[in-house]
Parts: sequence; C-alpha cells; structure tokens
Amino acid sequence: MALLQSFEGGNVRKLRRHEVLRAEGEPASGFHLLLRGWTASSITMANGKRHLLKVHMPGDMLGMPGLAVTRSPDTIVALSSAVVTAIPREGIGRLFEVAPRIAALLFLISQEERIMLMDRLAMMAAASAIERLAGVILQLHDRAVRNNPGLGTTFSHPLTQEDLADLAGMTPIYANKTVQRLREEGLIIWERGSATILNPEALRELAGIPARQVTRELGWLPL
Amino acid sequence: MALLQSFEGGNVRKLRRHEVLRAEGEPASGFHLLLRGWTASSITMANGKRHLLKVHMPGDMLGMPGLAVTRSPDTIVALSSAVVTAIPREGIGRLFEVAPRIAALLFLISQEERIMLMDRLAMMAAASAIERLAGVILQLHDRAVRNNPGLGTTFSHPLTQEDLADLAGMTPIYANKTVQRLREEGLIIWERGSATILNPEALRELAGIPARQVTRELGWLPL
DNA sequence: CGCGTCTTTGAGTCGCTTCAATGTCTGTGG
DNA sequence: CCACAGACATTGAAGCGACTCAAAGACGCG
Repeated sequence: MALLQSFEGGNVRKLRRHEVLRAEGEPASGFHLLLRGWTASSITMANGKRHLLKVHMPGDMLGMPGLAVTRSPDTIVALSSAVVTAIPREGIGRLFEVAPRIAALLFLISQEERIMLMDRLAMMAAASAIERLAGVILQLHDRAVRNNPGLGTTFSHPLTQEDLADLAGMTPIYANKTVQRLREEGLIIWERGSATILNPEALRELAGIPARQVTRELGWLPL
Repeated sequence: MALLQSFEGGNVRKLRRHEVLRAEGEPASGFHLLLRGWTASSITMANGKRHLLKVHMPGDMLGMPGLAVTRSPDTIVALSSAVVTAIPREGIGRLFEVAPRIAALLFLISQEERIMLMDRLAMMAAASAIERLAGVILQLHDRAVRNNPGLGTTFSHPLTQEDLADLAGMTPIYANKTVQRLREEGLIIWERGSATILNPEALRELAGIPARQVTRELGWLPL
C-alpha cells in the first residue's frame, strides 16, 4: 500500500457525503486508494434500480476493475465524507516490472474480491430477504474486523437503511421490516451510525455461506 | 495460454457430464485450463439452493479465485463432456517473475471477470425474472462470440432449462415460462443444444446492462 | 420400444413490492 | 436555546410476481 502511494503524485481528493468520485460510463485511466471514510461502488440499471455492489473501507482500492475496460463499469460514491488518492495505471505497470511479489499479491487480492462477489452473487440469486440481509451485515462486520483487528462485535458505519436495502437487493420498506425481524430474534442491533452482531454463529448459519479463510502459504510467489 | 500450458505436466483430465472437477470446501493448490466442452462454477448454500456463478467455455481458466483461499470456494462441474488440464500455482508464481507482461494481462483478465460478476450481481439483485434471463442468455452469446469471432446469432450449448434457471436465479418451472415469454416476444429461439438471438438490441435493452468494451490501449503495461 | 431425462401446463400460495401516511431524529438558523 | 425543515425510520393495507405442488407430455438414448 505504501508502495502504491509512492506512485501517486500527491493527488489527494476530499469527498463530501453523496459526492460521486467516478460515474458509470465515464472514461477512467486509473484507480483510487481510499484513505478515510466509506465509499461504495454501484450500478444503476436501465430499469432505474440501483444496486450497491460493495462498500469500501479505508485501505481499499477503488475502481480497479475499470482498468480492463474503456468506460467505468460502476459509479463510486461517498457514503460519508471521505479522502481518496488517485493512482495512475502506469503505477500498476511499473509494479509488475519492479516488484513481482507485490504484483502477485495484488493479483491474489483481486481473486479475493472475486470470491466476495461470488458469495454475494449466490446470496442475491438464491436466498430469501432475511438471509440476504444477514449475509450483508455479516460481510460488513467481517471486513470491518479485517481492517481493524481487535474490533469486537460492534462496528460503526455511515449506512442508512436505504443503503442497506440497496446492498441486500430489496425495498427500503422491506429492509426495515427485515431488520426488525433480525432484532426480534436477538441476532443483531442496528442503529444509526453503528451495529452489533449479537449472535455471530446463528447469523452466519442464516446467511448460508461459510467464512472464507485466506491462504497463508505463499511460498510459490516470487520473492 | 500456450505459455500457461508449458507449465503443466501433461496433466490432462477428461470429465463426463455432471462429473465434479473440484467441490466446495476441498483444498486446492492450483487451477485448471478448459480445453474442450463446457463446465460451470457453482455455490450451494446452506438452505440447499444451488446457484451457477459462471459457465466456462474452452480457453477459460477454472478455479483461479481458489488460489487466494485455503478451501475451494466453488464447485466446478462439467456441463458436457469436457477436457481440462491442471496448472499448479507454482506456474503462476514463475509467470510473475519471468513474464511480467503476461502476468499483467492475467491481472487484467481477472478484472474483466470481476466486471462480469458485478454485472451479474446487479442483475440478480435488482432485475425481474425476464430481465435476468435476457441478461444471462445475452452474456452466454457474447462470450461464445468472443471465443469464436465470426459466430453469428446462433450458438450451440449443452444447457438444460434447469441450468438456465440456476444461472438466472429462479425455479426451473418459472424459467420455462419465462423462456416462452421471450420466445413469444420474438427475442430468442431456445432449444435443446442451441439458441439464437433474434433481436439483440431489444434483448440488451431488456437486460438493462450495457455492453462492456475491453481496453485496447495497453502501453502502460510492461513489455 | 420403453425408460429416464427434460419440458410443459395449471392451480393455489406466499414473499416481497407498492402506495400512502405517520412518527422520529439531526442539524441549522433565528 | 428553541423552532423548524429535511432526511430518515416505521407502520399498515392491497396487489402482484415468483414459488410450490402436482401431473402430463415430449424428446432422445440404449
């Protein structure tokens, strides 16, 4: 990450909540690193419905898939006030030349991202509303913990219930009713600004997708 | 692709239809290259429902995301009789050392895969059954064309309507009814073994996600 | 020719959406 | 410090899209 930042040109940008960093269809020739705050990647369909693909937390790389296509496939929007730094694609090119191990790690991170998308895809396509919502909240917590080891079962977030609905693929009204069901069953606490996982095991079983464990054995990577 | 094959040890394997190459949860220390036939990647959830994440066609790399985790996240199953060749992860490691440009191209392919998953995710979460099915069939055709430029609007496939249902996230019964709606509206022909896109524009508009164009400008990659 | 796989059809039910309205919080200006 | 406005959360009722259950037809393979 520090190495990546060394390729930037001090190109830091501050975003206010709801401000768009990059819209679908715009040409894009690089990606961004999220330094502070939360952002999200979304796709708006021809039928007008919006879906939040992923929520980004500090340390995440934004807009990487856009490197492969001429026009940005997704819209990147700030969920809270946020700070990002732009990284030109030439930085990635250099990385593959001078730091093959880092490049390979970046490759592995992309595979992890694929797995997260695969899990979300399976859930959205084959799970009920309450299962989907359980999965979404669980994934948020998992990622909050990963970015901040030592975090307990409570994490803070800037999400509205409408954001949650767009993440879980349902109506805000039904998201509200489903949150209440999860509350009544003693699985979570959900309030403005923060959430708590009360029963991680039950929640994960409800979500229906197992926790993934990242490979630690990396001897096959270049040095 | 030829370079990748040079890393294999003649480790070719033939699969019969419905045979599983690699099941969810199994440890896996490499990936595969599909030489002939079609396979698919699927996830089965705790509630028992199966979802087909992606259909693979000859030339596709199978099980790449598994490199990042200790246990295979998905099940790879043959949709027709198929031939694959195993590629150990050490091959990938070497690639990043000796062929940075190829490694970078592999990285870009992973980003394309991410975009395909993002599109599918948005569709499954935010589109109606007929829109989802239109999108699925369109993506199959797009990929068939990409693997075989010069192909017209008809492509052959080994998919049953149940496979189609698992791809589009719906019941086989409803998939059947939805296929018939698409037929009645003159958008497609769907029969055992082959399919034809009758009205690509209308189908794409129905699907609600624009066609993506791959970057041709690759000057920023290492040589 | 017959059996298994796949496709098609119909009826009843339920999960989720839509529409409409009320209640509650948060920040901001007077 | 209070009043107000806008954003967000909550509630209820009606409607529809997709599922479930059940059964019959068609295809293709041995």
